[in-house]
Amino acid sequence: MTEPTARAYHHGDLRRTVIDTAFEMMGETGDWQFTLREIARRSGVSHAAPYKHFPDKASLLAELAMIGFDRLGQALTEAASAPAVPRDKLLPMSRAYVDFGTRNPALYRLMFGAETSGAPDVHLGERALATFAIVLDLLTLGQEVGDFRSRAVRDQAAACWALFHGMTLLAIDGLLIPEKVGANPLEGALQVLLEGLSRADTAGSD
Amino acid sequence: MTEPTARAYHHGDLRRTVIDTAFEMMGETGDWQFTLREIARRSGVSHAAPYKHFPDKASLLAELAMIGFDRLGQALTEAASAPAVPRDKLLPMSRAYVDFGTRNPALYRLMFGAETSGAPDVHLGERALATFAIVLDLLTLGQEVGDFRSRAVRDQAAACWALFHGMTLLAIDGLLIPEKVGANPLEGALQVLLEGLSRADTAGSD
DNA sequence: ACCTGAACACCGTTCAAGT
DNA sequence: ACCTGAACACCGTTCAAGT
Repeated sequence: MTEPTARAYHHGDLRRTVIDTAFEMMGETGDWQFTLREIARRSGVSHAAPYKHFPDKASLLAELAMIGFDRLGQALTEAASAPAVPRDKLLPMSRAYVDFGTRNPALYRLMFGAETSGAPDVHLGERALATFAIVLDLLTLGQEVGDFRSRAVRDQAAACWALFHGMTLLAIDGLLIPEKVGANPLEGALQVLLEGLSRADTAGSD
Repeated sequence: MTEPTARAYHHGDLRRTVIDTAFEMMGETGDWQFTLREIARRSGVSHAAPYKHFPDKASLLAELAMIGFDRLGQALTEAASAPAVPRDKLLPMSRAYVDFGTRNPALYRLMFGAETSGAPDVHLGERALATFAIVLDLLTLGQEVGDFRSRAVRDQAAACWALFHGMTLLAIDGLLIPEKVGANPLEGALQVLLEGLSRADTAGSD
């Protein structure tokens, strides 16, 4: 009864419980239509209790999105850490990006959804841009080393990010149907992008 | 009192009125959080009336999304109709795509949102893929004429669509901040893509 | 055929009290 | 400091009636 960590559930760590439950329900339904009341129910507290930790549902969603950006950034830097040269980092990073999205469709959508994009939270925008920064850094390094064509890095980064983002969402939406789009649109599109980034003399053979 | 077209409002064309009002409210709020009851209110009918024309809110949303895909397809073919050669068509088409999205942010998000993607309506998927088909046709033609590099057209089309989609959504979300991403990420990213599509000998100078 | 009014179950959110 | 119970306003959706 005197242990501080014990029975941290129905008492104490409600905030974390709410967040965990929210993730759980997003995984179940594929969206963030979950209700705060249901979260309270599952957490074994009254429906008013969560309001002691989050002013409203929107701010809970914002919190989830921020966690999402952190996780995405982590996945990207991890994927890019192994290969030695920038050119070899790009593909794994791309795959890690799309993977993250398709594995967490609801979370990924939420991260870029209207509900959070207009949020007063400046953090959100900052964290989203941190993703961009990771790609930017890789490309900058790649140009220095001579892996990539010389041109405005920010343009290249914008192209990469947009392509990742687009592929991920199309994949989540199930619009990349093999019969129409090819067996592996992911790899195909990345190849096209790589050809746009690579220096002419290092471009893949026809 | 006997005119058939007169006072087509509170009677008669409720279905169209509901759709129009929905578009109107999407434009106002930037999302599709509008309520059916409010639509009924604005249309001057009881809150139960819209249910005679749409089984539920989801099916109204699906209808809106389908209209959106039609309009997008129209905008794309229009933009590509003027230039003579495929290579000159791609850029205008790209701009038309992003333009459509940034001008109708709520609609564009809805078209690819979870609410409509999982819809039982097969039309939706079909119409979305029609967008892909337009890009595909352009690239096919471009390869035949020799404007674009020879490689799986579907991969190129996937890359294009993903890039358009991604740029559009990033733009809508306000994530393309000039200081971070460059003055004109749109054009920059498209340039990078074009370099990936163009044949080596026609590629722009460094 | 198309619309109305009342009714149901359920939310998000608030607030005065409880421990 | 943290949680509960009742209460408010508002939804989506249904249905028996109205015209």
